[in-house]
Amino acid sequence: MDGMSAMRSGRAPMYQQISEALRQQIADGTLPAGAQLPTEADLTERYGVGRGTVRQALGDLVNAGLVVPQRPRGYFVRERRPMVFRPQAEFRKRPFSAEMDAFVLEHSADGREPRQLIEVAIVEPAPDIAKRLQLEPGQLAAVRRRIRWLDGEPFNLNDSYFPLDIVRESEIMRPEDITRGANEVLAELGYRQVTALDEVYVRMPTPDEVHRLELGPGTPVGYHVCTGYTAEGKPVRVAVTVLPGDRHVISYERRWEPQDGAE
Amino acid sequence: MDGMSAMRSGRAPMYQQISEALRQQIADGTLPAGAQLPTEADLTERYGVGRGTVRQALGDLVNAGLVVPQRPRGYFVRERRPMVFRPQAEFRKRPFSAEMDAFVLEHSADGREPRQLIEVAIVEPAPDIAKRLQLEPGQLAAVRRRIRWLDGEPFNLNDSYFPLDIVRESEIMRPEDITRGANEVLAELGYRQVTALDEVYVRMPTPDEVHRLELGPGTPVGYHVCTGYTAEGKPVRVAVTVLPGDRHVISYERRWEPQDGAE
DNA sequence: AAGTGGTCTAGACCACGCA
DNA sequence: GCGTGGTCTAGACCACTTG
Repeated sequence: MDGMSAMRSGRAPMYQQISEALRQQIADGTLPAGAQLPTEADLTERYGVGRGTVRQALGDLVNAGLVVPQRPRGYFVRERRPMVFRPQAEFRKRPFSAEMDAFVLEHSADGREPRQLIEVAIVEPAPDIAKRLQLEPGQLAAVRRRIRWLDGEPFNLNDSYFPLDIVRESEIMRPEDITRGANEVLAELGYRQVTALDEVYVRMPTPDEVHRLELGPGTPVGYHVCTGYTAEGKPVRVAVTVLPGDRHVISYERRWEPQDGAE
Repeated sequence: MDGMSAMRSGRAPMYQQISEALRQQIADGTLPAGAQLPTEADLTERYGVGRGTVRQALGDLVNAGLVVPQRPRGYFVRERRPMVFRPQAEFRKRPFSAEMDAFVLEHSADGREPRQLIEVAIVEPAPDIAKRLQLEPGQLAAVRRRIRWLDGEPFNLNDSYFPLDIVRESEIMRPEDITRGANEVLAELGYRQVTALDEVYVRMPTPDEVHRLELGPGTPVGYHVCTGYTAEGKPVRVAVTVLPGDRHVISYERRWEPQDGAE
């Protein structure tokens, strides 16, 4: 018996034809967000293929983040409602334009219930962190690890690292919320940050992140690293935030600076 | 015959145990970037499981972006060397701190050969673009579509939209490189941008993006939308950039503004 | 109890690049 | 021609949730 009877029509593999057809229906609204897809059995019969082939097709959509399997109910079209993540919020309270205001408002946490868990530790930071803090190998850092929830769902991870020698015995070492902000505490300690370098990486999550953030399959994350510097150029804080792609928009605004000479 | 003989040891499915073991070896450097993994046949024998199970394990790693299958050579640990994508570059030539300079330099295109292909069209923009440009339904926009390569590899997609009525018959409509920048042309037309709103979304690519950017499986993209406004608050440009996660770091810098009152 | 997706097996043929 | 991964089949048992 041939293994590939149903595939010989076009040239694309059968499973791709199936996933493409479903993709189409999701794109054009035939299958709106939250709708249930046909079951594996349905598709197996409809296309006259083996179950493995159908599962491969559905797997494609799952890995593309379009569809979520909810055992044992079936496959459903994914819904997403990203929140605004605004790195600048910490140093500029209000957006400087009406458009920005409207944008933030549209994606706001209106009435959703925030919660967070803070944990403080002294660690030898990972090499990439140590490098940004300009620590020698073996030098220690304090880290405030936070998990933030919204309506009981994990929302993002935020780890802030500080050189241990400047925050030791300060308020930063206590695992409680600092209402006036950790940055203000740093400033009181004599290390006011005046500039920051932001980096955003886009990648798939680690299994640990999948677990802690309860990520569905096919959900990439933004990995945001912010390094804060004093006026003297000393790095005093590295904040690492892991942002699930299906729950965030990273957003910031810019203002053109006076042109100095030719562009 | 049982279907699951080999799985009954722990509680995690066999394929996860296999992928976890490989993940470990990648993480600790036993399998460095570029190294070849054991073949499917190797793993099938080593773990005493069916080929399907092994393929599921490897599929995990592929979808996590850690491994790339190179038929018919085998599976290899992925290499990545992200380039800096600096949205601010267009309006601030040089980073304002030495740290930033160093960072950009470290991820620079040193000696790699850039190339781009420009295409201009008049379109009815997608709803999200139309909304940002504040266009009425049916109003048209000009779009400059660019694909950029580096050393013959596609690097990113960049589509810039302009309200048609303000750029018609300007230089922007010609599919050639504009050395002094499209922003400068806009300014000459009387629409100088003074602020911009940046949004970054993180998601899996569409099949079209996979094709145009030659993305490997398990490669998420950053979707960067920049809306530029004139002093009067009129949006005059929307630039959409699709950035493969394995080839980019998005980066920008900030400067703390004078504190106004409490916070 | 029924029906869903999750895991696993065994075996088959194909397309492709390299020796 | 050989070995690689890519596709596909047919059949099995499991875990889970819902009626």
